[in-house]
Amino acid sequence: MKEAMADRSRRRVGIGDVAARAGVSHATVSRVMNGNTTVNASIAQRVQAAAAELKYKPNPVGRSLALGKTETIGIVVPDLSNPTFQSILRDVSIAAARDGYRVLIADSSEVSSEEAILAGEARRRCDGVVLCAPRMSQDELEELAPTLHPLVLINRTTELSSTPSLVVDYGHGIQKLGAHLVELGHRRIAYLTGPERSASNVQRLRGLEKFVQDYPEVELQVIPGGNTYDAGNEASDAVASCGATGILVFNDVAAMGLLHGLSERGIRVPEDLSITGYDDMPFARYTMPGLTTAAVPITQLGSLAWRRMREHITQANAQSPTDHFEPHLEIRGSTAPPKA
Amino acid sequence: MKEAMADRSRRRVGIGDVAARAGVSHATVSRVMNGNTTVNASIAQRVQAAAAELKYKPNPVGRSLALGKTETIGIVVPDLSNPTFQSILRDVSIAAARDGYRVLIADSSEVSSEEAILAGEARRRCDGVVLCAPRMSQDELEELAPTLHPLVLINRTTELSSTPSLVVDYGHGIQKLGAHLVELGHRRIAYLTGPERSASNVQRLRGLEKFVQDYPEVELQVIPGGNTYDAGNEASDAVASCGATGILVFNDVAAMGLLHGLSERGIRVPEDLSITGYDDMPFARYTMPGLTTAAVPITQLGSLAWRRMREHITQANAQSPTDHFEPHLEIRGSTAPPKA
DNA sequence: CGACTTTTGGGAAACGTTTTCTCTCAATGT
DNA sequence: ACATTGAGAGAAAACGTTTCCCAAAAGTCG
Repeated sequence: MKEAMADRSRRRVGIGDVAARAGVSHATVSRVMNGNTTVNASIAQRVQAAAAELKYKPNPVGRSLALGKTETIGIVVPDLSNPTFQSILRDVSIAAARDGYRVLIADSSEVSSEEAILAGEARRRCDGVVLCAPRMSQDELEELAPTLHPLVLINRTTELSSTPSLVVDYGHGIQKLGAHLVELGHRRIAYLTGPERSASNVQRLRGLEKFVQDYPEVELQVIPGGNTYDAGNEASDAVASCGATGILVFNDVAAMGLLHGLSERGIRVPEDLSITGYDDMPFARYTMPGLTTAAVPITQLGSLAWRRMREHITQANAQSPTDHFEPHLEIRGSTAPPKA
Repeated sequence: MKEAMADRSRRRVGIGDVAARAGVSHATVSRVMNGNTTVNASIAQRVQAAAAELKYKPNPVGRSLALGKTETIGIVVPDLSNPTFQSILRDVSIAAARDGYRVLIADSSEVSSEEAILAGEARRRCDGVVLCAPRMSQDELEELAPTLHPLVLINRTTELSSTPSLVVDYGHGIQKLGAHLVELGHRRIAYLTGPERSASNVQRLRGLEKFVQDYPEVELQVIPGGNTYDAGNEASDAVASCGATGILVFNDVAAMGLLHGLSERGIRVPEDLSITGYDDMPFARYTMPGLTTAAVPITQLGSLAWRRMREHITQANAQSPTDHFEPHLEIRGSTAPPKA
């Protein structure tokens, strides 16, 4: 009760205020706030009471400074309007929240040169960073990775054995979709690409190379596309005139745009043309017709990403093999045997 | 160069390291790092060089402690899987990033009792909080608001004149949609609701009360729905059998689910039934048929939210009138005159 | 050339915690 | 009765910055 009145003007109540109120030292207050048992029960109670009366809550930044950790992780994504990254963000966020961690977001707006900067900044404020499908080159990534250490990569890998990676096997998934079309009888197939800098796009292209080796009878062409509704829609003419009977689209979003464009042009799906998407986004079953797609188990991915992050935060030298996620076919109404 | 070698073992380089390297004091280093001009050019250069060689970057948490600000804002949303909140999050995030601020996210998972806690936590770590469509009661909100001070509310308002609010006039928007149906000749209309706790749902209901007053000839019924694809889809039977010729759906997401369900039941849109959505989400023009909807200017909303936040962060006693956003009709293929 | 400003940069306090030391005091054992 | 231990609480250092306050050096003016 020494000088508690003096700093009534002070903005926020600090540990000192409750110490004064309870007639103990800063140290003791800190101890009871952290559940340290080496403090006399009656004093502890007095401190609790004082804290409650003053509505004292420890200042996290003071705490972070002393503890050297922020209980926050950063996540950097190329584009927050992309449903895939939205899902990942969400799943990582709720997994982290379950363990009392928060997430700080950074959107690089698909400009790869921003990624390193954002990631570095995020790392300095957070206990770790998850780098989501970075667009930067492999060299840049290799250089950046060690500086970020508690780092988990999604859809990219690195030489560094200390950074866990979670990769979806996009190549394999698109092979499955292609095989599905072949089984239905399609021989002329086109791939409508995603963004050029996207690693998952090149994985699909790789998978398709393998695909044409396995099925030499198919004739595959590649049409430039994108990963947005508009991009899919705008590709309608190119798709309509390409002569293929089955179209593998980069993802469900572009596929939905394409579906609409085709319908406007009087092309029926799946009667005239079979379409596949990718990712099995929530809306994929509700397009018309429902999209045949490759489902990637995205909620597992988010929570596993957090699990790996936590391992590396708690034990500095944890090692993780890279985790693989296998997409599985989800067959719906947008694919059928070709016309004739 | 005194004892620079001594702490090679130290983890991260601090201001002291570069001070030692440049042969100046902490204070001077701090000054040059912050672009303070009161330091001799040659010394400044020496410090810059030392900082560069050591790759020194100021520790943000030390900085935050000294400065009393984190250059971070928190945003709490009821559900990150909801496209509306995803958009807001994204737009706020990029607006804030332009001014060098970051955003910390918190997802309350639609449980209203979590909101106050999450918001309080976020506020302690951040310079301000944006509370997005909180589900809590008005009383709780009034009580919470003053404790969060740099606070901006989205889709809710408060008595407190110091907290800016951004509200979309959902009531007015749905009246416009209803009027559109009436003009087309519809008399029996149904509203497929959103989540009960959603303030924007009750605003729509209020708007509809007004709507039936303005158009006494219409017969309006209310059907319980939701804000997800699945909820819309599951309402298909109820909608099909309700006898209405025009359906106002809570939002585009549910409307898309409904569209699919109706199609499966052989009900044609808009020939047999007119459907409207709400929000003009990116995919709304690509459903089949394209959704007539009420567009809310969501990117303006996000950036204005940030602008208001910035005002209140920089000037403690800023006042803002609440900002209103007027949805406008976006007429597409899902509405047409009723059959007979 | 001396007194009086103005730069300029260092020392130390401040931000709000946690934690290591250290000290006191009581209890226990011999 | 005395030394030894142990528990419990306070003082102070630490975390990494910024900034206030001074002192010294340098410049200005009469």
